[in-house]
Amino acid sequence: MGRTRTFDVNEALEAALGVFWRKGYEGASYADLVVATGVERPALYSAFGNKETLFLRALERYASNYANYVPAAIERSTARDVAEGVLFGAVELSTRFSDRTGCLGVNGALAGSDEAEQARAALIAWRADGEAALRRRFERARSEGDLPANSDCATLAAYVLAVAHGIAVQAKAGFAVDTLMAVARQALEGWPRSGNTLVAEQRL
Amino acid sequence: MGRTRTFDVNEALEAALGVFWRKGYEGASYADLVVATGVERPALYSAFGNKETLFLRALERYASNYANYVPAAIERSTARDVAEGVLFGAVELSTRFSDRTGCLGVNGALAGSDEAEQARAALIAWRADGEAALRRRFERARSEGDLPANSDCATLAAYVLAVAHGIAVQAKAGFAVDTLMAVARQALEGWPRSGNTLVAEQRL
DNA sequence: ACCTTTTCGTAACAAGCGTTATTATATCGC
DNA sequence: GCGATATAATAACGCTTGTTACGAAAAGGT
Repeated sequence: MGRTRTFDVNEALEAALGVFWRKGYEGASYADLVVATGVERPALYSAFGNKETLFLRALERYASNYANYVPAAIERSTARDVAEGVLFGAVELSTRFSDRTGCLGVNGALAGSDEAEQARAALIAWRADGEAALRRRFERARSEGDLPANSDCATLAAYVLAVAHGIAVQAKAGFAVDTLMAVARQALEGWPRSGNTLVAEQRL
Repeated sequence: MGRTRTFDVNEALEAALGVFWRKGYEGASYADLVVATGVERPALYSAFGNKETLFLRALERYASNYANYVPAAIERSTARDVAEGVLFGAVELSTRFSDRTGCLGVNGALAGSDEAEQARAALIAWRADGEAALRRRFERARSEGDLPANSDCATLAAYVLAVAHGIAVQAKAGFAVDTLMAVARQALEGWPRSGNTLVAEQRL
């Protein structure tokens, strides 16, 4: 019983996600959120709690609806394809919407006042989760001979995500898709070759 | 004539720089700046103008006193050494101070409200300057045969700085120096080899 | 020793922030 | 239709933001 909600909670969350994506946690004001969602302040509070919990829910949604290219890449069959999937996915997502470039996971709260500390911590933890999943995938590849036996999988995971983050920073600065795709391809140039094939290179 | 200043302008600017470095442009409040500099608000205004001009002066100082590892790297003798100098320099600076990790050029204003737009634009322009200088250096290397004739120097410059930015993001998340150094080394694995030497690789 | 000039520090400004009381409105069970 | 319940929107809350009047204090020139 009671009055029924006049707005769709998921639509409102999606709109709020967009604001956080563009302006970050602290840069997004409730005035912005009200305009973007079309929902008045008290309704946002009753539906999502305070700003921090709203941001966390937006991050959840971002992880499952936008940053899902990472788990998708992890399911690819070779470590190199995984790395490629992450990098190309980062380029694609970071440039998909011209009004919210870059990555919410990076834009959200890189630096800020003390009040943004919990949001920052949540983003750091989320990025660390992705990195751990990537590292485990590379470790599996190493055990399967898909990566050289002496590969440093933690470094490879950190490297791939570092490039992805750098791409997100550059996308936020307005870099073109083509430029960033070239960066991603360059990043794959030094990818370790599997140890059980004979490779001979020669350049003039 | 007139009363003499009781604080050192450069010391105050240095302290303000530290606050911007840690909290970014919008995250740094005048309350923070007053505490860090030991200078009251009106004195900061009379010495530096408003918050935006204070930030721009802090960025200038950052460029010349901290981010000078980039022009230093550019003076190295080979393109690979240049890339190494930028990447290792980014790691070193991003982890030099435990209370202000990462890079002011990235932390300063990646995302934010509309009021941070000019600070964002200044940071973007500054990073673009560094990238252009790096690209020109690589073009010189290419013309000297230090890089292959078909090298895409714009991509190489964007790539090196993308990794540097990604390293800065990870440093801000608390990554250890050793981890980031390993990332930087991995980033150099695919660096193009000079075209006038015969290279033969063989792995078992 | 005064007068001018510059800086200092307190205190205030309007505007914006995140958050919430409060009242009105719409829906459901009976 | 009536009472119970949940949401709607207006309006305000206290606090912080960046910025600035204002009067007190200190320095130099004549």
